[in-house]
Amino acid sequence: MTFGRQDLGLRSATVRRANLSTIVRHLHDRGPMSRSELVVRTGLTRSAIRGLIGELVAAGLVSESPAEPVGTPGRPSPLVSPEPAAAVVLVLDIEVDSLAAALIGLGGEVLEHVRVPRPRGHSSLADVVADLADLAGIVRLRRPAARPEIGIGVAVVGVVRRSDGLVSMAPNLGWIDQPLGDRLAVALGPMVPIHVANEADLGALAEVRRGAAIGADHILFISGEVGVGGGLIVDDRPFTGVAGYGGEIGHMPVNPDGRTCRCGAVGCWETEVGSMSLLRRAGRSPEEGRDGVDAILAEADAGSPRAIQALEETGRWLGLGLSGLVNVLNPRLIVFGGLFGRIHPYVADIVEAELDRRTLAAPRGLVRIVTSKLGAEAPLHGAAELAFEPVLADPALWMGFREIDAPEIGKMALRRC
Amino acid sequence: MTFGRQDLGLRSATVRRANLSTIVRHLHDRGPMSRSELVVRTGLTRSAIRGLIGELVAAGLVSESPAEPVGTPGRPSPLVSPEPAAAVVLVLDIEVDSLAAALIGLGGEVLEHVRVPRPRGHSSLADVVADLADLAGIVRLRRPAARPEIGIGVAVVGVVRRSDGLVSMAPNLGWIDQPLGDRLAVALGPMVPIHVANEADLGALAEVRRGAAIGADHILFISGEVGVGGGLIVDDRPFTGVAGYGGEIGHMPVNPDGRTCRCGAVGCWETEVGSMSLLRRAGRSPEEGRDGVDAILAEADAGSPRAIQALEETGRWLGLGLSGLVNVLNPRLIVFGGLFGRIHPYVADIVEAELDRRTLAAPRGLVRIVTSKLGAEAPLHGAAELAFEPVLADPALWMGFREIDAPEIGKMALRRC
DNA sequence: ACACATTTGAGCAAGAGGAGCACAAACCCG
DNA sequence: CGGGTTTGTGCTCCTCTTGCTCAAATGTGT
Repeated sequence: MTFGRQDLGLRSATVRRANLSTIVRHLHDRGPMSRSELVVRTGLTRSAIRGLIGELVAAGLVSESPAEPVGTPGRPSPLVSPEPAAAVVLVLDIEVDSLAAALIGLGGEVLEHVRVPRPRGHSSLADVVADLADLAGIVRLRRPAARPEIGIGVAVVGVVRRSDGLVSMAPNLGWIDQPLGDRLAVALGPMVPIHVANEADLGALAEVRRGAAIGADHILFISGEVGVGGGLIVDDRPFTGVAGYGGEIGHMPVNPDGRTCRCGAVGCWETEVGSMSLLRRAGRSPEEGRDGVDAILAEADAGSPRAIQALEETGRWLGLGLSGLVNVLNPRLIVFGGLFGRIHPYVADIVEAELDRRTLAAPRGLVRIVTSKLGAEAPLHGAAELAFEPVLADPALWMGFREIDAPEIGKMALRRC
Repeated sequence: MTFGRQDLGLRSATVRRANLSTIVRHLHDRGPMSRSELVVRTGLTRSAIRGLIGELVAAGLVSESPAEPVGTPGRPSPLVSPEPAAAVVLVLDIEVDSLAAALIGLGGEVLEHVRVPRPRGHSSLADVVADLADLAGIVRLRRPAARPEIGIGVAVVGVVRRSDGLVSMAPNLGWIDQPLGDRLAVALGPMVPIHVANEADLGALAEVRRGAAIGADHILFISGEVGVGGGLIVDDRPFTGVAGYGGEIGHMPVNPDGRTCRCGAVGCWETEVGSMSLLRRAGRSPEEGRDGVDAILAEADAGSPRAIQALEETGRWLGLGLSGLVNVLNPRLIVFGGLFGRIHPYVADIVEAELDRRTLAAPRGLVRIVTSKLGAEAPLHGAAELAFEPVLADPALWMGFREIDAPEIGKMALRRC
């Protein structure tokens, strides 16, 4: 069942726009493919494809290479490739213990990339923005842009309002209601649209487009270090909630008798499955962070009962919380990122067993768990996808035809952000 | 941000189809409106609207009344109304303690309706199907159809696979893996498409289209009696999970030390907020059902401390579970249906207080709770919306033009059900 | 009562974009 | 080297929306 709501009427021009979008999106998502492959995938006729590709080539968004013989009978079809330099986005990533910046081209190619460690603990908004501006300066210097960037994407470990990039809460940074989006816009040049989003939401997007969940229509990405975040993709659409605040799975109440969470509530899931609880269970200081977790995994490899037990206990809580999410969301795939990606091999059996015990048979039978493929760089790729979205949704806007017409514009203004 | 994924190309005919759909949907959702109002709402030109309306009138799907003077200057615009008899759906509802059937016309008008009590407890699939067939016979007899029904919608208290109407689990009926959809198709005549869905999912749809949540873009409908179900609507699209199994919020684990649930797991939310726990807390037999709950409410009105305490305790667990859902889903509106609708006035303060304590500030600030408007008939209306969806999505198919073209058909087959 | 402004429907020509067909080009195979 | 196959090219046709002009129906002001 479709339920393709649309209040506004379509016009003829919309068709061309949508078809351009379809082609660019295919190339961006799945890489270079032959013209005839595009015909098959889009269902458009050869004539239509030809016209559209021609326009895209003229605008420089894609390029055609002269056709390579493939061994099958018939005239070979030229290869159409996205042109990375034609549309470049700047992406930034604010993680618990690192900051990163990158330039990513159309098609997802990482043109430049730099990541620096960040001291754990609180830092002011101004400091972080300054550091990010420096990183952005570095990657921009390394690769002077032929064309101006078409957008900026930012991933941050925190609860973010999509509309303006206000960080409502980021315990790892010590932030409450910090206007990250606005400050970054000033620091980086306010010329291009800037999109700020939660790191787990973007991780989910990245895994679906270029990672462990390619082609999956309905995935739950869970990612954690100290805190726990989740990202949901349904029908290839990020599920962000009404303001972008969705996906805070770390703050599901799972244990009324549990510990007090950083958010103030008691018994949140992240108090049982975050890195601190694992470290505590293994008899370590909760402040040891990532290195401490690695040490636990090494101990478990060596057969330490305490480490193994700590991992098992964490696995049980992991499975318990996941069972609730599976019952509520009925996803096809769960992708373990961050901390969970690292401990996955150690806790997989326990998690699956717990899911078997607690999840309804119907959704249980459909869901699989896999480890993140993009790892620590997932949010960066997701941020790129976010920043690319306007080009993918309407390539015509970036091809020189900036004509304006009424209903479509209204639609865009309504739905964008 | 749109993220309007579409793999397939559009063709010119799609535009007309989409525009017809837009118009019919507006009329179905919001009732009769003037032609000029349609111009404004759809953004289409007068010429386009004229042509489309003309076609719809010719096909009998809508009708035009001669224009009523409204007191403003200018030529008055004729009123366009959906024609209820032009498209009729049969809807069925299997509830804990009742069965219902109805005929509903385009625009949502209830043409016929009958509801009969159902003895609590288990009944065989065959019995229920036979009873429903009888009810369907009654409403069909009362109103001999001018045109054949365009679809059948079925709401059921249970976990349902959307694709074929298999009821994976329905504790109230004692069903496991019962092929409700197939059997109903046989019993009712297999000529029209039959759509089976969970009662809470359909309640959500109904409240959004015609109830307490009209116009809300992102709502969570929670409904319960013995069990607890949830329905989610995002951007006017029902969120059903990958197979329709989503929304089973009653089986989120909230209390590791709690009771064993009917699903076999321990500490599911419905063991704390279902009617049984309320009855138990009030010192009654958990089997008393709806009448027992009404008695508790009467006692609370009369000032009984035990009844009030029982309601408060239930309210606390209600708020606790909701806080998790709000953190994960970030909805704009929560609609209380069924049991929760009835106890809402008694538990509202406690629930809100609990939400304040446990929900992240950002999503908390955006969410409101309201009581269901459609009450017990919500699932029936939702089932109608489900059954109407094909007509709304592509009125042309129901207007005599049954021409087939390749990519669109592929798309429909893919996405439908 | 009458002229005028305003809003809207009607009808028609124009423009845009995809579909479909015929033909040519490029490849494999024997 | 010729036949079969696949695909690009170029053209016309068809569909659908748009834009414009004119007419119709109403309220307003003198």
